[in-house]
Amino acid sequence: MSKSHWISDLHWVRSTQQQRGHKTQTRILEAAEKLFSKRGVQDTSIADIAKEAGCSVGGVYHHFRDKRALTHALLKLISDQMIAFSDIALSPERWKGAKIIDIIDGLLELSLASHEEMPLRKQAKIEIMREEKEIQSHFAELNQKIATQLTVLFKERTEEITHPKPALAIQFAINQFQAMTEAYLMQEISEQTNTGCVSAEFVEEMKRSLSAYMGLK
Amino acid sequence: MSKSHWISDLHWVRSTQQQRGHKTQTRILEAAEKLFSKRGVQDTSIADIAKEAGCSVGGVYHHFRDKRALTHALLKLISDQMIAFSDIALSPERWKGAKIIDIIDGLLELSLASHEEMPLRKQAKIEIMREEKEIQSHFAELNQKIATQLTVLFKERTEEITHPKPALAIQFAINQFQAMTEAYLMQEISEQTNTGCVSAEFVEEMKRSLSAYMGLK
DNA sequence: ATTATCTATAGATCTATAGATAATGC
DNA sequence: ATTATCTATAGATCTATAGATAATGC
Repeated sequence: MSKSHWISDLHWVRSTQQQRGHKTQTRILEAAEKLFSKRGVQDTSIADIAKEAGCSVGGVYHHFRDKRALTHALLKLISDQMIAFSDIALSPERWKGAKIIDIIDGLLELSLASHEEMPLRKQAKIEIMREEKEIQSHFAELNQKIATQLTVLFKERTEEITHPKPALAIQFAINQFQAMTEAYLMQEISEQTNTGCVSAEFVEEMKRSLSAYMGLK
Repeated sequence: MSKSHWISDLHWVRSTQQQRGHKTQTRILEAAEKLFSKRGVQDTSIADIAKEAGCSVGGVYHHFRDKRALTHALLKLISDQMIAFSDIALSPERWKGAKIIDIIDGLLELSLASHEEMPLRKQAKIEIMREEKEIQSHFAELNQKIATQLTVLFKERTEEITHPKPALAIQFAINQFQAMTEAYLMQEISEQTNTGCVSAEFVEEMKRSLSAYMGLK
């Protein structure tokens, strides 16, 4: 059970002894995710969470020492999911024999599908990140790790790239991939800036763009 | 003096009658921009702003009916600057005789330079946007307007584009331009995720990428 | 005479705790 | 006997106002 530096003993979560308690804890976390993603952390009071979870304020404090502990617990859930996702999705074995364009295509599909599954999660993450500098750097490190894994996959396929500076091209292409996917998902979430791109169209144009930029054979 | 729908009489700003008052009002707005951009709106109390501006809490309330009025006043400053910027930067006359790639190059330089001038402004805007849905849609509309102006410039130059669907290419390229520039500036602000791209390098690769994607002659 | 500023504080809201009651499972 | 839950509330923090004082400029 590895504990990151930002999950200190200062913010514990009670370990449940009864089924009833475990279920309540889960309900509280789900309620927090829902409300945080909708209104942000600060605009959500413990009373709101208790109400949504169907328990009392005291009940929340039985399970989580304070609001910060609850926030960190939810954060850990999200962080662990991201790590699991990237370890599966970016393992070199998974992409054995694949071309760069296949990897891009596959990752886009995976990212969009993963977002469909838990549409609140991304927004909840963003809201929680706002709370503390330490959390921000934790996710910055995580993104860096993911970028590095992706770099490895692309570097193994350097001979496909005709861009004059392949290393720079890989770095820029990955930034582009992350920024564009992020922007697309954010637009999906808000649904107000509908730029009209449907999912399949977005995937097509992303592939075309990255392929053209790197100059893939 | 055009008033957008989100600046109603409900949130007034006192019109100053004395030089002294005008200066204080400006100092309060500057203090708010600084503190909002650093800690966010909710983590900044009126007392914090008063202290930073060198006046009292009552002083702040003399100039702005409530915190919301102050926030909206700052918002209007930022919004007006954006409109002025886009009207100058995106006017068809400015780019008479220019190629698409020249426009991209010029706009990137302008955007980066504008950010250098007021490095807090972008972050302050983001923090203020978080406060109200109405403000978010206001800026969504503004971005839409800017995207439309840019679309006009590109559409006039459709014959440069060899992408099979020029209209789609223009739309996607503009999204890409906005998302990547946004991401680059955000990275400049936080300074922690230093992906190592310096300004000149970023501009070069952006031009290469958009040019390759649209298939510019 | 009007405008601008200050100090002190009422009122609202939220977090976190204390102390009591109910449910679980050895 | 322990774990889980509830209700009621103390304590902290912040917004906004009231009422007094100081500065400005006609």
